[in-house]
Amino acid sequence: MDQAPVWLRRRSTGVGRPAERSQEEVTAAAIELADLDGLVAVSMRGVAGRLGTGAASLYRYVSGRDDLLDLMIDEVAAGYELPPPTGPWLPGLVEVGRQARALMLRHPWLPELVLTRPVIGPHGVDLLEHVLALLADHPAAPARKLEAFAVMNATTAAFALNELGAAERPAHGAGDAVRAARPARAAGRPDAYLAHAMAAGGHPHLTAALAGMTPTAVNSGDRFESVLADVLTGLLGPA
Amino acid sequence: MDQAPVWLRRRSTGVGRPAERSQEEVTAAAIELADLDGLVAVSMRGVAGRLGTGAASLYRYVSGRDDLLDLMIDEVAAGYELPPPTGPWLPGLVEVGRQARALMLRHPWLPELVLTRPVIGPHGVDLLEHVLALLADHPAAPARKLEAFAVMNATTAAFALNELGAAERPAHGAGDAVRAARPARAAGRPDAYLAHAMAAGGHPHLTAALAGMTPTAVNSGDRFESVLADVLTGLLGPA
DNA sequence: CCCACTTCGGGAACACTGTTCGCGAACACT
DNA sequence: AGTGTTCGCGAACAGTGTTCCCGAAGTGGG
Repeated sequence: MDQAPVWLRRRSTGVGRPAERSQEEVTAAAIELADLDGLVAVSMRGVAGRLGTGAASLYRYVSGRDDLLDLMIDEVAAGYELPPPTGPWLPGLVEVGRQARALMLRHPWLPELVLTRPVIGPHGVDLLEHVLALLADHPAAPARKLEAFAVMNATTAAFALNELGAAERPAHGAGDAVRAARPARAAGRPDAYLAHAMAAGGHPHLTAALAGMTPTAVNSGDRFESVLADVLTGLLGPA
Repeated sequence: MDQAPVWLRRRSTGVGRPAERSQEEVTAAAIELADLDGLVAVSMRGVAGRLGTGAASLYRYVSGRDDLLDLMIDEVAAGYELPPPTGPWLPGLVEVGRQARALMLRHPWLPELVLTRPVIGPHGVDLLEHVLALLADHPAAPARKLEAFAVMNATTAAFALNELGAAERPAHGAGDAVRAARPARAAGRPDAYLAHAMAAGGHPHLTAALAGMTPTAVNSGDRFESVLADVLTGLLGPA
């Protein structure tokens, strides 16, 4: 018998010794820690230390580290500012994606978490409801809409992850906070081998493609919105 | 100063005591272990035990657990059977996606890994080369093609992850191997809270959508190929 | 007022984890 | 036989998530 989801577990009755902290406080502390030093810093002892308590006490509010991570996801999802779902669906969905990307850049640990654990808490449900409201007049079958929601989330998270990874490469400067937040990986990872493969030859199209890349620092926010719009149009037809 | 990528590190010279194992053997053992009991089972001691050696010996072949995970990804990517890139690009790309999904269902730990670490080893480079070859005559800018490659990977992995998660839910039967391979998460996760949110009301579009879902067990392979084709068409224009 | 009863806090312990050190063994070459 | 270099790996270290269990801190009943 496994546990009920985190979000509908017993909340404190009036009886017994009153709790000195709350699940929200624990979640908030975990998020601060993750923003500061990355997901690896979110250890039970670490979070407890930041709250000035013992590690074992956390298990009064959270049934384990996994639960805490789920709570972190949904807590950040509270940051969406969802306007009333009016107007055509495409701009509405792109706006959702824009906000999602912003949240992920603000919390560099989020993409990895969202991609890995397909959980929906209260705020996630609100978000899904909003997306479905935007698509209310769309003729596609409900299953197609859910697929679109899933693909949209995956695309956004993957895009943000790449952006964050790219920010690690410059030697110093703006990427420092991000580098601190994702300390596990060495710098310059993804293409480290790419360069060697090109030099070794045998991959003509690859060399051609990389040579033809304009190193102009395009606004990656614009790129993202363009990609997302294209993907959604492909899935749900032209607006 | 961080390390050079795993794939171009010093291989054994003829001098000194000969190695009793190889990087390939270590990688293979790790993959077997992951196929059997999930990623959590891939611990240094675990892998070493399966090879009948001590844990510390592995560090002669691999510079750490992270390297090992990277090697696992690329080793599985050796399983692609890439036909000569002829014909229109859309079917070619969908075929690549088809194979990717098959590999991920055969190795349930792969999606999570691919989504989380954007690494490209030798076989990953070959795959990218193949995709670019398929798109050689396509007029899009190289950067757009790389974006399409990335989105394609993310979509495929996310789709496979959802499929694997869904396979956990039935009480018994075919999902057992998968359940063993991803033991960390409780069963029936993603929608566990969804049901409650619906019952509580306040999410009309959600309830409507879930009610309108046909529970027909559609061939999810077909669904995947359809989604992928739509996404790619959206990104790269109609074939 | 005191005594159940229930809940919370958290030190200590357990079973692990990844990783490093250092030493002895095993080979090739001179 | 000696030297240089590599490999194998037991032991140790610092850290992890989680459970036990006991004392503290409250509330409600007699």
